[in-house]
Amino acid sequence: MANISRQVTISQVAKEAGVSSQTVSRVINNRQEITPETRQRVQEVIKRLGYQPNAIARSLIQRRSRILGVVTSGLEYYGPSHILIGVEQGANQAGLSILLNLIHQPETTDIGSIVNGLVSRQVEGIIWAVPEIDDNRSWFREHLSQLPIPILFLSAQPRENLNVVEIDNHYGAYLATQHLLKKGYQKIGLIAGPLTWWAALERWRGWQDALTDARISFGDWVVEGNWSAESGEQGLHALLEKFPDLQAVFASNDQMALGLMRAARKLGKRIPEDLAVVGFDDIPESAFYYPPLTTIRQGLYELGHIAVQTFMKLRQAEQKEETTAIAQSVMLQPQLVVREST
Amino acid sequence: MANISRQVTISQVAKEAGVSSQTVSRVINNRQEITPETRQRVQEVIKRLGYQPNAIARSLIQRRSRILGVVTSGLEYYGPSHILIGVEQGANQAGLSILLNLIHQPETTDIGSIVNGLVSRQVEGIIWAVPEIDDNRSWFREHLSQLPIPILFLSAQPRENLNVVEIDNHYGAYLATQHLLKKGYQKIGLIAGPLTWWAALERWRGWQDALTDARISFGDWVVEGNWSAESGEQGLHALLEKFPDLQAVFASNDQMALGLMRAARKLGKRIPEDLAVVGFDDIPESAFYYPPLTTIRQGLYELGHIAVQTFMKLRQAEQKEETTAIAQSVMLQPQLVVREST
DNA sequence: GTGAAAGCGCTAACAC
DNA sequence: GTGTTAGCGCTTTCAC
Repeated sequence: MANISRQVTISQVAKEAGVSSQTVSRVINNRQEITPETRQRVQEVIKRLGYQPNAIARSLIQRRSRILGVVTSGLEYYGPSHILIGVEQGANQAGLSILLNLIHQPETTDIGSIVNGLVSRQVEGIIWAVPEIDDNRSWFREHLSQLPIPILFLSAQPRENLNVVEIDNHYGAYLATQHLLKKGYQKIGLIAGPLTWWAALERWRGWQDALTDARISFGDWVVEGNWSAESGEQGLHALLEKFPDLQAVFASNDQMALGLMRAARKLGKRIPEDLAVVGFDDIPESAFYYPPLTTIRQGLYELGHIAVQTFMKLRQAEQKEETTAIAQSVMLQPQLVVREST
Repeated sequence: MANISRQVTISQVAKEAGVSSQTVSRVINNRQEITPETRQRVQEVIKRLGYQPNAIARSLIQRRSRILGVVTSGLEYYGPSHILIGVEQGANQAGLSILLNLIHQPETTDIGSIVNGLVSRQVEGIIWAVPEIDDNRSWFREHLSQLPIPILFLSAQPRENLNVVEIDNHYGAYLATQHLLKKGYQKIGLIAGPLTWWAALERWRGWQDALTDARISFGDWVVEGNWSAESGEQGLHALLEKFPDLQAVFASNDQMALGLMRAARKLGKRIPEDLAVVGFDDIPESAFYYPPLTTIRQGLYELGHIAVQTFMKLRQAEQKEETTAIAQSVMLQPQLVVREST
């Protein structure tokens, strides 16, 4: 059937059907001003020749690519990959295709060339899902206002006039720490993610605020990890060295929690009796850790969906009024998942 | 600086620089037949106006989109996400952009509409990285020959006239089982992936062949899981019920191995003393499991790179001779990683 | 309801 | 070296 052939064009279809190419165009765009007979005849020829409209030619004249640029990083990890899935699904529903760019060194990559590459491909907008690390987004400060298309940031520090959609990391960490406090633990350490990361910093603040609100002085019961299980393992050793009477730890992600639980076990500590642990992410395996991990669940698919929806809003607003739309900002709340590690 | 503006076209640059648009075209394409002075002048105007060539217009006339379609599925999992990273990196190096399509139900999705969508967007080729499940690729049997662009299959059953790049799953499973045999275990069970999956079937065959080669009759020491840790847990129970004297298990992926180790521990079995375990994948966490997991490592980034390289070969071949190139087939060998679970 | 003409932004082919 | 002409495949505009 759908005979996909090499180079059937609209005018070939037109000739074959004995109509003008304009009429064919009307048929493939489902315009109403056409006799049923003509439509039928044209559709037959389309099917017979396996004609497929050339989306590139279409984009050129319509000045609309229906393509969304997505830039992300760390697709190996739970967060970014799940966000991408959500974004892709959302884009699909909105009739957009996705042009994907992966960044391998989020600290140092040349943002300009990536953004320009996407702009030159005429994407209608960019979803920037690269974690904010140090000042790796500085390029945007100078250039954002000159971009002809909207950019939406995920997992980034909210700023004025920026479109940001993100998980409330501060609240999630607050939840985790509060849970430990409610369980009666007082000496609660933190194994943080790299504090150059905005998200890690927010989680650090959440832990800190929960302790402050409970009138507990926390000193520097903090060790900085790098998100890996290994760094969680080392993190626990470092914490225990400074604070031998540690009762509980909040790890900034599940992998570090895994590593720290392993280290605890090696030291003969039982979990949660001797040491309670909370993670962050709720990766699927965490329910199968030993013991199953209490953690914070984020709505990452949802984040992706909302990102695309927000982009659609921006696009519509831009089309209507010629003025640039007001910056959108969305914050999603994570939730606590209690298991046996606390 | 790089003033990215809304709608600067080549002819605006030309007018501004007092040359023809052809000359500007020559400059942006780095042609040699241009006076240094002209080039300089044009480049200045380009920079000043923030001109960015319109890749869509370029694609239209050159009939070359420099876009590669990538279709994949299960990006939540280790394999697919790592393959995608490899593909993206490879594509980048080759100057190709990636149009990404994710499939959410690999068993039932309408392949035709996805492929036609990509073809209509004028992608130059498609990398099909959806796992082969049941006969979910049947669409291609009828339509492949009519496609105007090359398709490359990853993780698929090799067939004649098909471009396939894949990991040798049979060999990996053989390695794993052989390792257990060498360690002296004889009663070796298998927790397989869903046997509708080609890859799971191959691993099953590898396990079987290793046992056969060692002249061990294996009966049906097999339980079918669904790749999840939970199914590994249940799988062990099912195996032990049938074969209480089970000595070792090869799990078709690391997650199932994790689940089964958890189940073993609950039953009071020590690993590896009472039960040895080998997984498949070598996900980063498996070194931190309890105990660290012996497993099979696949070169997934490499797979992605090689896929793109293979595509480039196909494209070149197609350009030179007008005939379609001979089908390419590449098979990569995985390796054994020994840890403490055996 | 249908067709003819023009043009989206760019480059290939040929002049000079 | 540089400019002119034509046209990629499609849709928009305006006839009829």
